[in-house]
Amino acid sequence: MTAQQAFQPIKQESTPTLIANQLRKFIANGTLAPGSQLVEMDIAGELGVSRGPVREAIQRLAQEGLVESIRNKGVFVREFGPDDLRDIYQVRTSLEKGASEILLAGDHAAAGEELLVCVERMDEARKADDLEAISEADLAFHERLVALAASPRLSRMHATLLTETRICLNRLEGSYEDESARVAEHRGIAEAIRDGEQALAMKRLDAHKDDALVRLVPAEHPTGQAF
Amino acid sequence: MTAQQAFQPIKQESTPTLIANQLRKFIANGTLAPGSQLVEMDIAGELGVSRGPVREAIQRLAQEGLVESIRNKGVFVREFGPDDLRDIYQVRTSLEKGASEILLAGDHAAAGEELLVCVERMDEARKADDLEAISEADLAFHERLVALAASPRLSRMHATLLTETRICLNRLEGSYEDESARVAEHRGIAEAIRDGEQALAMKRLDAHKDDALVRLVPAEHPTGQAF
DNA sequence: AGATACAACCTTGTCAACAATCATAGGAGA
DNA sequence: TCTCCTATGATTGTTGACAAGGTTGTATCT
Repeated sequence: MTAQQAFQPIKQESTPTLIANQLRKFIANGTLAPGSQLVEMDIAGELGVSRGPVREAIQRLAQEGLVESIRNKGVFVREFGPDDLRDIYQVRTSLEKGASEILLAGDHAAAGEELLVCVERMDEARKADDLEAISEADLAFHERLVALAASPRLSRMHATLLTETRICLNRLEGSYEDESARVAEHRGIAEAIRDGEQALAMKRLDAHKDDALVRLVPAEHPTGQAF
Repeated sequence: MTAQQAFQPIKQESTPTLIANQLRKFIANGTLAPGSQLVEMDIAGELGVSRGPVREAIQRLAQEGLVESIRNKGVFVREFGPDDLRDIYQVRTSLEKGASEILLAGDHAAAGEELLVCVERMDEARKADDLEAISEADLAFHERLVALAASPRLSRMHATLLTETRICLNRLEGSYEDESARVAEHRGIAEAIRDGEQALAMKRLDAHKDDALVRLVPAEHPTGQAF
């Protein structure tokens, strides 16, 4: 061991946390399909643990809204409808506006520059024609926007909505016809924040939300079709 | 049994739900003091149940942010500091602004009238010199504002913050020097919504938040003093 | 007196078993 | 054939016991 190396304190994650993280991933990527039941015994058997921590993990997901727990009946992966999608994006935008206001009240130039770095990453993914990376860079932009506000509650709530957003995006097909429009929208938001233009930032966040909803909500069945 | 009476379906609340509700109340009213440890065995003994459902109830409160769960060490009633109070009010205001925008985009006149009913209740409590009722009517106004937006996620998130707000208010002494100013602030918000004045409503919600923080955050220790 | 090691105690984390609930299938009776 | 009742199976909800981790107290050594 040299002077530059040192042992690091061990931080062991709890079993329910590890299980919840796996379940969250499987729900988001569709391995656990909408409407399907999460059976404690089955999951416990596959993971080689008892039902207790599985139960705990599942209850966490229920509280996050990713699954629906019905007493004495079971736990089911939640299905989303167009109303859910609207709600998710609506509330996300409220939180992102709140974060933007905090940034605008502080060093908005530095915040804007940092968000523009996220936009560049998004642009690189666009140039590489990597749709999955674009989508993830898109969400990373929003996550960073809220994280920069340094508000624990905003970040926690926003994280829940981002998970739900990922689930919806994985289940739907919508995308931008031209990915450079997507990049431009994010750049517009970052620039408004950098330049301290509050009203413009708010307006662009709203427009970004409206644009996403037009793309994602199936036009022929605006109130139907769970996914 | 007459024609107007009928048996109602029985909806049995789960044991963890009942326990969590009790614990939430005791945390809010100070029976369970900030920093104190929630011991599963003790609570289970007092309630005459096993540790399992107590554990589940406690994990719910942890996810709501009312208690802090440290692996292998225990669960402690969360202490709040001035930063927490600012965060709570900041995020609440973001959610309330989001709700207001939804109301303003719909039948804002009806929504405003309904909020004014809440204001009248608050005024009645002021006339009765009942400080506790004023405080509860105040929170009821905000709850109603968000409920009227009919956004499940807004309501769920806002409810968590209202619980936290109650806890902070119970632990702090601040109040309005003149309760009629408090009533007037709420009336101002309701009227702006009723009249469809978005910018004014946003401005008034911000001012309401700033006013509350001035009253509640101890001026001599803006960054200290957990409660 | 201070530091170290070990034992005891308290509490959390997990496990396996039993109790309770719900849904389904099969059999009996009208 | 249809309806009702009972049994069975699957799963959830809870319990009590054991395993694991952390803290405190006591004894011993320097």
